[in-house]
Amino acid sequence: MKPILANEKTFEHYAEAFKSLSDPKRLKLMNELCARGQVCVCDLCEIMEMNQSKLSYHLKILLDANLIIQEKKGKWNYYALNQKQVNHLLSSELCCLFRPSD
Amino acid sequence: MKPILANEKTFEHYAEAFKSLSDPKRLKLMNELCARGQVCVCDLCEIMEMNQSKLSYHLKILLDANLIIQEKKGKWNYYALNQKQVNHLLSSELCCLFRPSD
DNA sequence: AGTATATATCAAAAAAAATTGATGCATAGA
DNA sequence: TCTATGCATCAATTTTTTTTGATATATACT
Repeated sequence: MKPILANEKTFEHYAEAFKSLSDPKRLKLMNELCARGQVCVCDLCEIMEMNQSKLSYHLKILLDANLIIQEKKGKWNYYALNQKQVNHLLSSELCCLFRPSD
Repeated sequence: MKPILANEKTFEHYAEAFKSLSDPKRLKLMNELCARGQVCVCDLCEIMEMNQSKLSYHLKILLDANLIIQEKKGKWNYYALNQKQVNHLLSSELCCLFRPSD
């Protein structure tokens, strides 16, 4: 396991990560993905009551932060939570928000 | 210990918390406070190479998020890391960035 | 081939956050 | 009481993020 060095690069890296967590819609999105597993964009639109463009914007932010995982199946694009990254960043207390069966 | 409910209020609350962590200057600030203990604003200005107005702005954000603690002594205002809140939010892996002697 | 659906992306507009310089208020010392 | 220092806060500006509506691309079905 690589140790985490307290340098500028590290601070920038994690600031980015936390930025992606800094919106209630995205936290809810993660929570829904967690509860439901793999979900396609069009279903997420309904679940989140959000138009597709906006949703894709937020999905991209989470994807870039490696907080969710994308899998394309035919016409559909499925997303799921990346539990590993969630665990890497968040306390176990908080992880319960993004952990199956809460 | 109060359980964390996955509702709108919770998402807003933690989104706020993560927003305050979403800037590399603030992460560095927390890291410095962690390494040095209680530090007054004027010393922090030099440590962070930041003007006082800007520094106070960022300190306020961390203070509002309960990530740091303020103590006034005479003319000076001292700040220190709130380890408890850091632990509440961040994984133990990450907490090492904000934990004495890293 | 033609059409419909799913989704990403783009450009413009709106909203929010950060920076800057100025000002004001305590406190402490002369 | 006068002055200097430490700090918070305000208003104006700049920068960044988010939202919106439109367009483009890929897949699948007819």
